[in-house]
Amino acid sequence: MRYSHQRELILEAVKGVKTHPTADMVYDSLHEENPHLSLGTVYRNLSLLAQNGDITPIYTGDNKVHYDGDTDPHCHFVCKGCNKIIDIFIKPQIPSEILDKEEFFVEDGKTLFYGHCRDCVKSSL
Amino acid sequence: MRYSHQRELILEAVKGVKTHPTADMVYDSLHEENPHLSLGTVYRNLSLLAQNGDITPIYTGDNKVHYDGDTDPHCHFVCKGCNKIIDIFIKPQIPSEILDKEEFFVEDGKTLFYGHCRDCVKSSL
DNA sequence: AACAGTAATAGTAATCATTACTGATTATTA
DNA sequence: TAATAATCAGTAATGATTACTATTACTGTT
Repeated sequence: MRYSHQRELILEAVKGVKTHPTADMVYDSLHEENPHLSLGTVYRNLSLLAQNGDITPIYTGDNKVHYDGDTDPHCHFVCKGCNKIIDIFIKPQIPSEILDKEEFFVEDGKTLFYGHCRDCVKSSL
Repeated sequence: MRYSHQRELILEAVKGVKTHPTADMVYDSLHEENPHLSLGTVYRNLSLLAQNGDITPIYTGDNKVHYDGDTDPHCHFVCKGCNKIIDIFIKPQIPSEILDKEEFFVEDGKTLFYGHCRDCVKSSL
């Protein structure tokens, strides 16, 4: 994977923010200053960067892929009200008894906690 | 939510199987015996059943929603090669220190482990 | 500095899972 | 059993993502 200005922009847009943006959000944040940047380029590069281990994809169930610029293994909280994602800096544990199974070989884990954030908990009842 | 024959069929199709099917897979498994069953009905009912707590949605990142008929909290293994999902009957732990946070209130958790299944581990190297 | 080779891009069209809509049907309940 | 509201089949629409194509930009070599 060789250097490209667009890839650099996209990587920095994800790393420079704590909001776990989607492709669409990255595109919106960059498009004004970079009018020629294409949405397809954003999608392709987010995918490549994730494959490369530079960013981490998060699948919350809101039908959009979010990305985390912090690749240090940690959990996330997902608000069922507003779909906001909040970092929880606890390393996901992989139980040792499943590491040496015969049916499958575990490489990493993702843990999501669901609930309501402070702003949404009122309106949810 | 009142009784409907189609909903019953769909619920049994998910509960009677260990494969964590998608809407499409449920539709395929039922359509031959029930030619008038509509794909939209399958989507709507899977969504309603999940909302009702009768089945559990799983978001692996393959861009399709899978469903688990076993609603007892447990983890899943996802094969990066063939996208197969395997049950791991360990209850996901919610660390007590995040239960009484002020920013958010945790209600449940989902844990996925990623890796390669026995059949795919050979071809992945 | 021009060259060749190849990866990356912009712009747009296509795909695929899911949702919305509509008029007909069916379960509930009075 | 008739009124009612939920549910359905069938189909059109949506929205996120991917694929395609002609062009442009790196990078290592003379």
